[in-house]
Amino acid sequence: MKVTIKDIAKFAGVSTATVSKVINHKDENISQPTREKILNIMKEYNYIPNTAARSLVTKKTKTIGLVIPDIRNPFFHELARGAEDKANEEGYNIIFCNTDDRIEKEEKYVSMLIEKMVDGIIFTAASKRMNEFEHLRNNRVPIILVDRDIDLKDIKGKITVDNCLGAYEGVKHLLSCGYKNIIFLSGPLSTHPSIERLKGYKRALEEFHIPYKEENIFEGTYQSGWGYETVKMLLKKHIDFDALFCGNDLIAIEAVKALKEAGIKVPKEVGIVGFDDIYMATLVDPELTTIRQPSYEIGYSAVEMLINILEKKVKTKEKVVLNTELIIRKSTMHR
Amino acid sequence: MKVTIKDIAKFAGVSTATVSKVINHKDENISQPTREKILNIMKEYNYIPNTAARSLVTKKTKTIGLVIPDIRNPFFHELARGAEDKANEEGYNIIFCNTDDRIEKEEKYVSMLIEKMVDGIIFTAASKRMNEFEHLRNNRVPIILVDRDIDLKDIKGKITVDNCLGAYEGVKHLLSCGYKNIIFLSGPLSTHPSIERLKGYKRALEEFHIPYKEENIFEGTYQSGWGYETVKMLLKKHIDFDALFCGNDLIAIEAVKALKEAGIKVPKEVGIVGFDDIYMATLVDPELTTIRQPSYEIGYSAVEMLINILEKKVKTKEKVVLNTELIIRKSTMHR
DNA sequence: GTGAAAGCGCTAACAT
DNA sequence: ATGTTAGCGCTTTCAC
Repeated sequence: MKVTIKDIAKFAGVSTATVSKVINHKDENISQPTREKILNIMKEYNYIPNTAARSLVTKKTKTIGLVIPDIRNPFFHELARGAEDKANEEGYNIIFCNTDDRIEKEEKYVSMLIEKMVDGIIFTAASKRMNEFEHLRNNRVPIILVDRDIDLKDIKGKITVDNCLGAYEGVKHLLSCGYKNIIFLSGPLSTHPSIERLKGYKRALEEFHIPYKEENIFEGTYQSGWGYETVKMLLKKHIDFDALFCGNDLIAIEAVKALKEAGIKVPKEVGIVGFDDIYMATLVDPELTTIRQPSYEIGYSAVEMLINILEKKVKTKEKVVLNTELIIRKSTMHR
Repeated sequence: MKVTIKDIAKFAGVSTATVSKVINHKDENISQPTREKILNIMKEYNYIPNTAARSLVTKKTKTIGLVIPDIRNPFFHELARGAEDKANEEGYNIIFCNTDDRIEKEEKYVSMLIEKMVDGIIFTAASKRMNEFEHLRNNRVPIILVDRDIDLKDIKGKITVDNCLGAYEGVKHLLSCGYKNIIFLSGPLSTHPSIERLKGYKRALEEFHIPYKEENIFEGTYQSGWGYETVKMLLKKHIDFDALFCGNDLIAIEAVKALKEAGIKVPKEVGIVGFDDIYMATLVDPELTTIRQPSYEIGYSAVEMLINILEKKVKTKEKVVLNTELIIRKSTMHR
């Protein structure tokens, strides 16, 4: 039999109210002997309070929903770990959900999370269509947007990165190195960060007075395999380029592989810049020049922001933009 | 104001019992008009049932705890994704927890999960010391062990892989290729899979009549950096070897890097076998020969097994051992 | 310093 | 075919 607060109260010879007070550390007015007796009995009977019952009255669950495209994506598992670490520090748990950027899954998950009465949601939204989100209507669950900056009502905060600036710096670096014909192997352009990165790409070209060519943009996916196949195709079609600006490090790593297989030297013949700075960027040959994103910090800060809102400790800014950083390694060189 | 079942009942002019029945599809005895009226009103008012209240009476939460060392480890995020996919299929959610293989964190998390009344826990336990797990005493939450096969009472199931056999095949492959002096760059030997892999390593040596040497075993961690540093050290100390059997692919990839930097050719001078077959194994140069583990399936099957137990649909085996597979690529060669 | 009691939103016998 | 009612285990106000 599960032991409840009633049992503890009975064994301790006090009321459940008193036990409840010591459980929740609202025990300023409880005498030391009583407190101790209760604590001992709780330990003795291995008492574990029932959160569902508590939540029913407090309207708080101490759990947070994390809705991301795919935990297997290095960017997102770093983010997830950052979020979980902060949540754990504050006594919260995290329910994670993989949407694969599909709206139906997003809707289903958000609505499940609201049913479960999560205290808040950290959300990477697939696209702008989110505005039609029915479930958010009568709902008071605060949502923090991460990674993608989308206009969605009822959003309580946003944590992003300046993707445009990051991309701009990456492409500018390529240009300064002397690469001239830069292909952008982009992630899905339905997605906010990719759009911003494209802007940054254009801005850098402009600054260097290099005409922008639509045919240098290839829209792909963050699924494994796309980068490799695309570069193979480029080569086969004899499309001309001397540099690749990649939507993420995975694409970049795959690009390097395809190039190497074709006997093309990186960075001598083709320069490559990735995005994210995942751990692997450092382990491939040549080590990847990339735009670092503070993925762990994004998750960590998002939970921090959420908890600040929930516990009203501090007034928080509703929008935080973290910095990207150009990390120059061996896949680019001055020439 | 949040709308409750009472409100719906009132607006529909029926009792809460009736509403409850249609919510839970126990509505065989509800007339079609009533059912429809209720459904419409629920939609109209955007009614979302409160799971805490429901859980309090049903003792079920439709949520599962997932306790793993670190979501950033490729093996575990594949596993996590498999678990989440299956959970989602069945209408469950997953709370994930990172223990970093630390017992205190394991205990804290398990106890949080029990408080939250999760229906079950998928657990990668750090070590045998788990036997002293206090919190499991008065507890009826079913636990499925994954990855590590530990004797822990109250375990309802186990999903593992034959690490001994996997390692045996890997080392045997090395031996058959003609490599003779194989160093084992092991993960933490406090951990079940590492111990088993060591056994497999020994068994293969034995079969080839090669004496086992303790000094060929290096115990490390799965933290990034260890493999690289260790190989650097091996080289510096002029320790002799012509093959490396690695505790996981990360170690193997780092080893390749260290070797390359020293101008040592893989697989010509040194053969390398990894473990796990993470996606990156295929992207490094040379592509990694490795022992594949079905990490996604482990997670998926674990949730499947758990739900079978919870919903008593099928009698399940209490222990499942999935297969490893030797994947021969380019980091080993016959010579 | 401690307790009585109401109620959180829902489900599930049991009635009707 | 539908309603009545008694909890589930806890917190919280108010009274003592």
